[in-house]
Amino acid sequence: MFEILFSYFEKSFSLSEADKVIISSVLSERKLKKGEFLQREGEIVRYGAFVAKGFLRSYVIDNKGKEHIVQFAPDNWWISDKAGISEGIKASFFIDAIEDSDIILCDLAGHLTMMSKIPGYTALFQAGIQKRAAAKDKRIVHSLSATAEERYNDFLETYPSIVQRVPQHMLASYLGVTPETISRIRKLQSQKK
Amino acid sequence: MFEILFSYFEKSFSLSEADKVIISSVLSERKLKKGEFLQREGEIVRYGAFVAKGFLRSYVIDNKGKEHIVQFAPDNWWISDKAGISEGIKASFFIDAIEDSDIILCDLAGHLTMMSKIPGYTALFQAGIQKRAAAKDKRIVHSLSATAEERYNDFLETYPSIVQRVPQHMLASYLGVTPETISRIRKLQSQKK
DNA sequence: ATTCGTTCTTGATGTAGGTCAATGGTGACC
DNA sequence: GGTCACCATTGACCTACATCAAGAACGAAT
Repeated sequence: MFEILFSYFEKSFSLSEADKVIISSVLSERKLKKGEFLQREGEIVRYGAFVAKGFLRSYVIDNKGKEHIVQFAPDNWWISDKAGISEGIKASFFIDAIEDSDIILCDLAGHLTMMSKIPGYTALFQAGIQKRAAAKDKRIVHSLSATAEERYNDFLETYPSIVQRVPQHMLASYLGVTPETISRIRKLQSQKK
Repeated sequence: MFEILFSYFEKSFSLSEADKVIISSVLSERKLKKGEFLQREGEIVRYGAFVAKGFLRSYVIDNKGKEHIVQFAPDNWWISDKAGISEGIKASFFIDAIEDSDIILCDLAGHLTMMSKIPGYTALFQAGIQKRAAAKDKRIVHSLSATAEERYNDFLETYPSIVQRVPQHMLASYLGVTPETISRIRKLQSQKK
C-alpha cells in the first residue's frame, strides 16, 4: 500500500531507498469500510490521511442540522482537518469513507520527520498548501457570485472523475444546493443538446 | 515603521536585537495612498505585505464585471496573493488601499531568511496558515448555507472593528450580497430593538 | 454657496432556487 | 423473490434576494 504513496511522491521528486524506509517507518496504514469514520467533529485530531484507494469526504453539520461537504478526497488525495497536520486540536469536521478505502495515516511526528529528512516532501507540501488556498479562494468567490448551474458546470470541468463516483445528493451538498436543483439542471442540459 | 511589525511579532515570541537587524535589512517599507494598487491581476507577484497602518483589500473581478472582495486587511494583518509568499507567479487578485496606508513588504528571499533565522517567525507563519485555512473553510460553508442576515451578523461578531471602517458596499461585496440588502438588514435590525 | 460625486435608503417588481409532497427506480438483505 | 431503505425525478408553490429606479444625505472641490 505504501507503493501507491511512493509513486505519488515520485511524480514530483525522486525517492531513495533510504527515504522509503523512513516513510514506511513513520506512517501507518488503515482500512476503512464504506460509511466508517476517520474522525468526528470534536474529537482530538491526530492524523492527516492520504487516500491510496477509495474515497473519503469531510463535512460539517450546521446548526440547522444540515450536512455540508467541505472536501472530497478520491485516490491520491490528502485529506485532513486543518491545512496540514497538527496535534491536540479539536476536529471541526467529520471525515468518513464514501467507498471502502485504503488510507495512509500521517501524524505530526511523521510529518515533521519527513519535512526534515526529505526535502522533496517539504516542497510538495508547501506547494500543496498554496494550491489549496487558491482553490478555496476560488470556491468562496464562486459560491458568492455564480449561479447553481455555473457552479455545477465548473465542478464538472474541474473534477470530471469525481462526478462519476459520488451520489448526487453529495454533489449537491458540496455545491450548496438541493438535490432537486441538481436534478433539474441535468434535465435542462440534456434537453439542450 | 518597523517598530509596529516588531511589536506585532513580540505578541507571539521575543525578538533579539540581532533579529531586528535581520528583519529590517530584509524587508522594505512603502506608503500607499487611498485607491493606490499594490498589485493588479495578472502582474507578477513579488511581495506579501504587512499592514502597519491603514487598510488594504484584495478582490477579483468576475466575468460579469463584478467585484468580489476576497480579504480585508486592517492594521496588523498580512495580505498576499497566495497563502504565503511566492515568486514569479501571476497575481490572481487586485490588491489596493482603502485608506492611506503604511505597509511593509516581504519578498520570497526575505521570507526564507526569516524562516531560517527566526524560529518564532516560522511558527507564527505556520499557525497563520492554519488559521486562515480554517477561516476559509468556515466562509465557504457559510456562503453556501447561511442567509444574508446570518452572514452579516456573523461578520459583525467576528470583525466588529472592520465594520466601522469599510463603506458598506464593500461589506456587501465581501458577503456576496447587494448594498441594498445590507441596508435593509440594518433597517430591520434597528427596528427590532 | 454650489456643484458634483459618492454612499445610503426605500419602494416596486422579477426570478433562481428552496421547500414540500408524490412517484418511481434500484440495490441490499432476509 | 419480496420487502425495505435509499436515491433520483418531477410538479406546485413560496421566499429570499437581485434588479431597476428614484430620491436623500453627506462630504470634497471649485
